[in-house]
Amino acid sequence: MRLLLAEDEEELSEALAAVLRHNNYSVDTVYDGQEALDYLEGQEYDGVILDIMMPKKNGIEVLKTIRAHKNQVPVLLLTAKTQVDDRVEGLDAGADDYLGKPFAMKELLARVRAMTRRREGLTDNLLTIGNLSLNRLTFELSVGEEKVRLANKDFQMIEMLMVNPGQIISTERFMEKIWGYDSETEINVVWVYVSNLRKRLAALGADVEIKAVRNQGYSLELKK
Amino acid sequence: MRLLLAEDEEELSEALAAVLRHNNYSVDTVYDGQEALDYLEGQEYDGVILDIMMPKKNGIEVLKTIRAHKNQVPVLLLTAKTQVDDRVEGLDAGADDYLGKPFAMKELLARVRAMTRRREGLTDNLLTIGNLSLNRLTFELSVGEEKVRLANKDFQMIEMLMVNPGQIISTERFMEKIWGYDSETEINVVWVYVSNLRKRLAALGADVEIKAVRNQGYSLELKK
DNA sequence: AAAAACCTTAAATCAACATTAAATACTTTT
DNA sequence: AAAAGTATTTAATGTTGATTTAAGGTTTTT
Repeated sequence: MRLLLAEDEEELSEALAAVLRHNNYSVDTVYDGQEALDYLEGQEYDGVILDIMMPKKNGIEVLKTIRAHKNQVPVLLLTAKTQVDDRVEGLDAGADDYLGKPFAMKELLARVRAMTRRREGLTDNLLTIGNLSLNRLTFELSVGEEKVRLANKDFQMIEMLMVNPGQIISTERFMEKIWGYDSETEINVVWVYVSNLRKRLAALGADVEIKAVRNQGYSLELKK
Repeated sequence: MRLLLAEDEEELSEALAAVLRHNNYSVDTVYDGQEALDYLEGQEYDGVILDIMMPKKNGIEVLKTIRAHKNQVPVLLLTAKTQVDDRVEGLDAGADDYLGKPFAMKELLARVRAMTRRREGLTDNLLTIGNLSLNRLTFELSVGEEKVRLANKDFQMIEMLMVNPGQIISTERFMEKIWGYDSETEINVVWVYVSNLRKRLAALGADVEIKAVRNQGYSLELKK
C-alpha cells in the first residue's frame, strides 16, 4: 500500500513515516500543502494523511482541491485542534477519517488500516505484467502455479517496479520510499535486493526482467 | 459471538467494548456510520449496536442500508433521544431492539444476550475444521471424544481463527478485537496465547495447526 | 587501464516470533 | 475476609528468518 504523508513538523513526519514503513507501507513525505497536491497529480496513492495546519495550503484546502478533481483517494486528517467545527469542516470537505493530536501510533495505524481496508476491495490487488503476478494482499509473487511469498522489503521493491512497468526508478527513489530519505542504510542494499529479486524471477521462470540503466535506475521489462 | 459497535463518543465506546469483551464477545469498534457499513460489508457479525447520532451517516440510515441489503443481522439501537417518534422510526426501519441513554450496563448486556440468543438457534454454534470442533456455547474445543473447556481469551483467539480458516489474521487484528485497540497490554500476549493453543491442539491430536506468517499474522491450516 | 557503477555472495546483525515460568489479577470457595 | 483456584499478563531467554554490511567480482565508460 502506497501512502502520501503531508506533515510539516519534520520530526513527527519522520517518526510517522518510519512506523508506517515498518508496517509495509511505501510512504512519500511532503512538508506543505502545495507539495502534497503536486505529488498527488503525479501518481496514485492508496491513502493520504494530511495535517490540517501546514504552510502554503492547509489540509482542508488540499482536501477540497483533491475532491474537486474527482479524486476519491481515502484521506485521514490530522490536527491539533479538536473543536467540533474543525472536525465537521473536515468531514464535510470529504475526509474519510479524522484524528486529533496528540494520538497514539497504535491508533493511527488502526485508522490507516481501516482506511485502506475499504480500498482493498476496490483496488486491483493483483498486479500483472507478462506472466508475472503479484498479490498485494498475500504478498505472493507468482508465475502460473509457482508461487513464493515475499518479505517486506522484497515486496515493496517489486511492487514499485510493477506499478510502473517500463519506467525507470532511481536507486534514490527506492531508498526514499522504502527506507526513508534520511536512512542510515547503505545504498548498495538496493543492489542486493535487485539481485535477490532477479534470482526469484529466474526461479519462477518469469518472462520479465529487472533491467539496470546505468546512472538512471531500474525498470521492469518484458524479455525479448 | 462477534459484535460491531458503532458509537462516536470515544470514551463511552471504549467502556462498552471493554465490558462486552469481558463477557466473551469479540468486538469491532467504529466511530461513524460510513465505517459501520464498510465493516458490515467486509464480514459477518452476530449483532450490531448502533448509536443513532453519529457523523456521516446516522444510525437509522445505517440500519436502513443494512436492511436494504437483505442483511438480517440483529441490530440494537442506542440513543439519547427517548421520544416515541424516534423509537418508532427505529423499529420501523428494522431494529430488533432499542435502548435509551443513559442505560445500565446490565441492561445493555441483557439486551445483547437477548438479541444474540435468537441467533444462537440459527448460527452454527459448532465450528468445525478438519477434525477440530469448537462449541461456541459451551466453549469446548474437541477432537472426537477428547474435549477441553477454554477460557475467555483462548476461546476468542481460536474462534477468530476458525471463523476464517486459511485466512491470515494479523497480531494487531487480534489485539483490536479481543483486547481493544487502545489496550495497554503488550503485543506478545498474542504469542503466548498462540503458544498455549498450539499445545492444546497437539494434546487433542488435531489435524489442523496455527501457522505463523512472518510480518503478516497467523492462519489456521490443515496439516499435511 | 583506471575509475565508476553495478553485481553477487556470505557473514553479521537485528527484529519477529516461540516458549516457559513467574507475577499479578480476578473469582470462587470457605 | 482469607485462601485456593483459575485466568491473564509480564518478563526472560531461545530460535528463526529478514535485513544489512562488507568484501571481492564484473561491466561500462573515460
